[in-house]
Amino acid sequence: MTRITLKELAERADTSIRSVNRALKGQSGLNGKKRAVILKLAAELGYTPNAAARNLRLQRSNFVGILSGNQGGEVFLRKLYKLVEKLEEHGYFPLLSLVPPDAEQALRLFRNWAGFVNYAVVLGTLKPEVLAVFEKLPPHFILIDQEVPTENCSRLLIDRSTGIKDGILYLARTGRRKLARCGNIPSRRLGLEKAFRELRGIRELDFVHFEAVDDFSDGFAVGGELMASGADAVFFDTDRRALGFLKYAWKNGIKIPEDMAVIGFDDDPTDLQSCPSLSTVAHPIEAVNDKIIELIEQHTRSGADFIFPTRFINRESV
Amino acid sequence: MTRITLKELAERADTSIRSVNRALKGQSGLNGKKRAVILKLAAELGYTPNAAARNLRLQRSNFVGILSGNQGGEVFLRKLYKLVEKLEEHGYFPLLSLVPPDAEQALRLFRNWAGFVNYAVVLGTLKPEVLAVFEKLPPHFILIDQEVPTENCSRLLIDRSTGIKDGILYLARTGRRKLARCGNIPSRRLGLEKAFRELRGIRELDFVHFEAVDDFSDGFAVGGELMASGADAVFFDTDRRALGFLKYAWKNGIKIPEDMAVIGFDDDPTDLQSCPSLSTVAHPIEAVNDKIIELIEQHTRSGADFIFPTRFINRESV
DNA sequence: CTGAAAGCGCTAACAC
DNA sequence: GTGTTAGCGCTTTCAG
Repeated sequence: MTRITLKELAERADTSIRSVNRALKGQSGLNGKKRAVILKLAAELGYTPNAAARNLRLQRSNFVGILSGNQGGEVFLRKLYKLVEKLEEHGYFPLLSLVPPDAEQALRLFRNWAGFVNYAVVLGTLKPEVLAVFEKLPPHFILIDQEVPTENCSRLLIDRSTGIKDGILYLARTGRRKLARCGNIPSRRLGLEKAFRELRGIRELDFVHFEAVDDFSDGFAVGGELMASGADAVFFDTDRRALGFLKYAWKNGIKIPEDMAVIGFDDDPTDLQSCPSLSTVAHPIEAVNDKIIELIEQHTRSGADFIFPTRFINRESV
Repeated sequence: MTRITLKELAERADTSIRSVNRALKGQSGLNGKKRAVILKLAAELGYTPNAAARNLRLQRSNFVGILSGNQGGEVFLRKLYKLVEKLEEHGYFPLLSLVPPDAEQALRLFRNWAGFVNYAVVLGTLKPEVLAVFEKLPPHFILIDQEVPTENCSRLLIDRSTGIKDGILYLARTGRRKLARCGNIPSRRLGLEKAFRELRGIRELDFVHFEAVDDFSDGFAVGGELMASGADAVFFDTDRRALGFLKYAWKNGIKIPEDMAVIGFDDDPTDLQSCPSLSTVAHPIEAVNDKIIELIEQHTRSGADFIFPTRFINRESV
């Protein structure tokens, strides 16, 4: 991996490092002819500046860490992908890692990233132990959708209730009487409770709750109970779970949405493939990513929180 | 982002940089007591070595570039995820980027990665123009599943025919007479042709071909034609396409697999969710990832090709 | 055992 | 308009 350096370029152009540097950076104070020669030479030799040297010198970099969780499967990966796209658009280069499982791994990771990474975006859920490590580490951490309050880290929070509220409102308007919820994800419970509070006195529905742990198969398994509960609408904590129920309905001749209105959560791309296609609540991915860029470009380490609303997407299942 | 350096550690421990370095690296030739003092101090102050300086000095790094394509959606992202996991297990840190759309972007990317990245794994399809750039760039490129032959880059190729052959064999054994294929992905055509060649004289099926471009909706749209074609089995170039047809079948009362046996390609996780669950051909992701690690650790830039077989996974749709 | 010092490639302040 | 040079933090050779 031998590579052309500034020094070599200077020698070949029979000039100084500084002049080469000027030419390459397009800085003023250089004879136009000399500039042209240098630029031509650099292009011919395929000069690429050494990023390690540059970062060392400047004490900063345009590398941004991304810590991606492994829960949520496809949805997670979709968010990741969008984020990478956005970062690259703005000239940042993502270093990717899985969310460290413990404090030791977290330290190990940032030892390896030290000197490269001034900003790290965390897409997964952190253990408190790991969060405590992050709060003390040099990079500015941008935590997406992290429940636990932090010091010294920015949090971008997603308000589940807005989209859920719109969904419930739609259910009530279209004559549904009893809503079931299936799942045990705290953020969904909170969102649902908040939505119910805001709808109190305006539109009211009966409510029943079912536990669920595994995603797809629990959605399938809960089918019998759910149909027996008298509910005519159901909110699943995840789209995968809802899709599981859709499969149950398909196997058992239950008509969706006639017999049961179904709303999921995540806006999983496979929602469009299901039979019928799944109505859901979508994350504000774009808005969150825009904010991430804003925080990075702002160059200050704030510990502030920012909240983004979700929205209801109505397809065929309600 | 002020950070403890070796020098500072040396001053505080009232010794030299070299001794601190020895202590931290666990090298011999250092008084045990002094070693203990240094180690304690380093832990207290949270010393993290500067990776930029280290890379500059050593002229190498444990950063590995990943260029991820954006075609194939979820399947792509799944592969990416597995690869990251594997790299981290082996102490490498991935720099993630989308596959550059043109030569200019490719150069821009590697200008930014220069000095960090000695190995780059390419998960997407490259334009010849971009490939030509890569062949001349310093890093060792490991191309996954790249049709075009290259010089100076390693290629890990996936043999589509093995899994497809097993699938067709199964279809023939279970009494199917006429196979349709739906799609226009060259790699699948090649795989199918090879499978047919190998089965010649042993098991033979009639064959009919349908074009398809878009994934899910084309699978749905082709339903009518497909049913009218007299085929009793169908191979879709992608699982998404097959899932589209499954939706068509569901809407039109077609029984799967009784009326039509369906095989997809990709082993998409959502295959398990479909009604019925989709039989498919799976990529050898594990084997490919193991090879990537092997190539990286080998430290030689070879231009060799390696071939990995796919396998047939039989679920409910055949 | 311990330490001084060169030098990786780059940037930019500071001469001339 | 042009060139010299210090120094970012680290590794490692070489001399004490």
